[in-house]
Amino acid sequence: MARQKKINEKKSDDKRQRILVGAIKVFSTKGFHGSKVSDIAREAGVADGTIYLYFKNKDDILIQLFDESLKVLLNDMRKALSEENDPLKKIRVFIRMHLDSVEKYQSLAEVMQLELRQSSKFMKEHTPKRFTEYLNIISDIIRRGQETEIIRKDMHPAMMKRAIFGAMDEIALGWVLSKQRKRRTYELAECADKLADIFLAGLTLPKQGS
Amino acid sequence: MARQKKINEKKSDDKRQRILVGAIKVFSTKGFHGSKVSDIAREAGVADGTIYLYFKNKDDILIQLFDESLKVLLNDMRKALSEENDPLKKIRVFIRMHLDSVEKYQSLAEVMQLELRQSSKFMKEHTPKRFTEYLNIISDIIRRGQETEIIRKDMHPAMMKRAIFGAMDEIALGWVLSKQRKRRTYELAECADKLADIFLAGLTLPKQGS
Amino acid sequence: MARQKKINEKKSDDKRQRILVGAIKVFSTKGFHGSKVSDIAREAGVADGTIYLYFKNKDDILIQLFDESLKVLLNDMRKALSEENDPLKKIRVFIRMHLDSVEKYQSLAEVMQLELRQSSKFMKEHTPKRFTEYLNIISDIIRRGQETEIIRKDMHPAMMKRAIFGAMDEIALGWVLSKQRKRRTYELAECADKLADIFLAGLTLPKQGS
Amino acid sequence: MARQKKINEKKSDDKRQRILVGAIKVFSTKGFHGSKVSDIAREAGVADGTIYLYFKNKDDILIQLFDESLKVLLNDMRKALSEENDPLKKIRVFIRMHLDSVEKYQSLAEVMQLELRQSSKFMKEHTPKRFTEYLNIISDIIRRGQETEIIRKDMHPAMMKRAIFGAMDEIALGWVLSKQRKRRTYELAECADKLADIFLAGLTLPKQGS
DNA sequence: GATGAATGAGCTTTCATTCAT
DNA sequence: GATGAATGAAAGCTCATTCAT
Repeated sequence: MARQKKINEKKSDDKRQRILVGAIKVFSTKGFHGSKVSDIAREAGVADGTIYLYFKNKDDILIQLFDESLKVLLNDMRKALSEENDPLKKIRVFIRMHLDSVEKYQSLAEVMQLELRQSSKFMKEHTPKRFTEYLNIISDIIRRGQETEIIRKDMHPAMMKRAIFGAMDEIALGWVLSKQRKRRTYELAECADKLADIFLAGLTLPKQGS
Repeated sequence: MARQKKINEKKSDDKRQRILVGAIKVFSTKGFHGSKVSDIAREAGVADGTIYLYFKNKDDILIQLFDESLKVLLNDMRKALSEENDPLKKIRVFIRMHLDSVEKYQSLAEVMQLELRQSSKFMKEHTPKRFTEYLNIISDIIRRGQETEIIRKDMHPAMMKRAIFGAMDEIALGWVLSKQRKRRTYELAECADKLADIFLAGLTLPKQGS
Repeated sequence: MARQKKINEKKSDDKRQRILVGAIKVFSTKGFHGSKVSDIAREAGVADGTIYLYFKNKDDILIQLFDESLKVLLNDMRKALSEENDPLKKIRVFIRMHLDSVEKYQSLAEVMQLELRQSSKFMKEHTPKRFTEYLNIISDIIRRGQETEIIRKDMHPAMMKRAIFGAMDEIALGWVLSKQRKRRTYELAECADKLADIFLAGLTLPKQGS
Repeated sequence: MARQKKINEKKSDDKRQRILVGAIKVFSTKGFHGSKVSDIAREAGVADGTIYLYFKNKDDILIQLFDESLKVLLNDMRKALSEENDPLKKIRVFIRMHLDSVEKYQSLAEVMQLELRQSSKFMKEHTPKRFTEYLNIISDIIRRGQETEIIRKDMHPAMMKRAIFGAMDEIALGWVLSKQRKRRTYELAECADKLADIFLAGLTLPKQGS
């Protein structure tokens, strides 16, 4: 019976997966509001109703898509960070890895950048736990750095996590849009290092020129 | 002068204004997609149809709201910046002023942060000229600073404008959300200075420890 | 004062006329339902509201247009018919004149053929008196012809007026449509005579071959 | 056989049929423009949205209703005509059958007579193939008759098909309207024969008295 | 579990008509 | 009489979601 169940799980998981993959394609092509549930169903090769066996509603597809992606990213990120001890180096790794992922999963990134916020309930009611976790990796690093006197203590970690994420995110948005407009002015890999330079300089040195 | 102004103020402009003000209130309460055109009409004290004398459609209300607000902000910003010569100081002024505005026009900021991107056509087809202008203020300052050897030359202005704006924007978003959840961890005024510290340190000093 | 009034009447009649002429143009271009009252107003060079000083509503424009045209046609028709005594010749004159008018006032005829029936109240509630009058010219001729033993007595005049009018009307419709499609298979002038041949043969001879 | 039929009858076809029947009733009562889609849905016992599974839009209901009816009429007509060889007799059969159908399907005829042309796209863009076919039956008969020297060769078949159809159609209209006004002056069955007399006399004899 | 036909609430937008000026 | 800004009722259509099979 256990075996039976496992087989079924696999089957269903396959459907769930196909729906998510279909959703990425459809959302990135038509946008969230422009996509019909039946579009996703067709793309995934399932019936409309089937989607509701795996997802609560249309919003939920986007949310789970986001969550799922973050799960992978969180894993990768934690593994990569565990190989580094220096808080400053960790920050550099974080930034580099985040922007690498954007480049690697372009369609997905487009959806995240452009469509995610269109899910009405997303930002307000449902800031997903995992997103908070993801941001908190940054604040944790900073807090650790402050404890070991490596990072300026007057920088509020909750503020810094947003500053760093916001900078990356907006750069990623610019990159995604510039791709759609076929005019690209900067490459993400290069940005990652420069951006890390900026923040590391700012976080370590209490001196400023103005 | 008051009289002069009154003459210039067409009756129609009054209605248009009332609709925009009503829209801010309604959007910030119910969200863009949750707001019906008739809600805005009621709030503004006009008939549904009247809205379509001044706006092409519901999206257009949001877009014009954004545009209008940016017009004011751009003006104020330019005036403030013209009193400063040092590129570094200009950046500090920019950041401070931006976050001050968020604090000053909370409802409007909420709409900008949470609802603007939900207008399907906004980010993709209609990145408004004025928004580009606004961002370009930053890149112009940086370019000037690079010419006068005050700012690191290896920092791409197009990237930096997004990094700075993104950091501010995400901090503002966190602030807006924390207000809605009634848990506030940082104040914007303080953030502005810290954030400026970070970027100025990063933009001036090519040295970094890792 | 009488003179004063006459001048005013002229002025107003001019406006009324301009509205009617504008309506012909607009209706024949966009169709009745596709035409906005404001389109007609613009075409006529008057304000929207002005139209309601001369017409009860949009339907009324079409109805009066129809009525007005019929008034002219009725006049012309009666004059032409009065010069003829023979009922059979009168019928020939009637058919010829009707189709001539269609050719002469093409835009108007298009409106009559294609748009008139779209006025919801037209066919049902408001078969205009003058239209009845117009049709009755035919039945009167027939009745007269029957009294003078020239026309078969077993042909119901009420039926014949519709048969003759329907034949003419459908031929006109075909002609109007063929013009719009730029493929014309027959000319109206020729039709008129052939059609008269048909009906005169049928009305005079009780014999038939099958 | 009954069972066979039941199997062939898809559930969907049943719904489609109910909508069409409901539409006849609603259109003939309230007129095309006076009917709301939801009226038809209620009459058919389906949801509003269901209608859009079977019809493109409101216009399409009318068009398909027309087309469907013509399909039946065309079939019956062709069968009836195939039993007749003489072109003149065929014409008589055609007229009789057409007017019989009007009498038999009164509600449907009312819709055809009064509402069909109100579908904005009907007459202009979408003269249905089948209607052309229907009219062409007449012109074909005439052409055949001309080839066998039974019918006058100077009568343009394209004109005659419209003349005959127009006469029938207008007589039918008068009959439908007279029913609504409860004053009936002629019966269709009688008209059919008289009308055939007229046209046959006119088509066979080139002699006329005026 | 899977299906997809059916549902029906919901909303933007149009435009004939009015009426204060 | 003339204007045209303002009105607001009215309805077609979409599409996320359900549920009988």
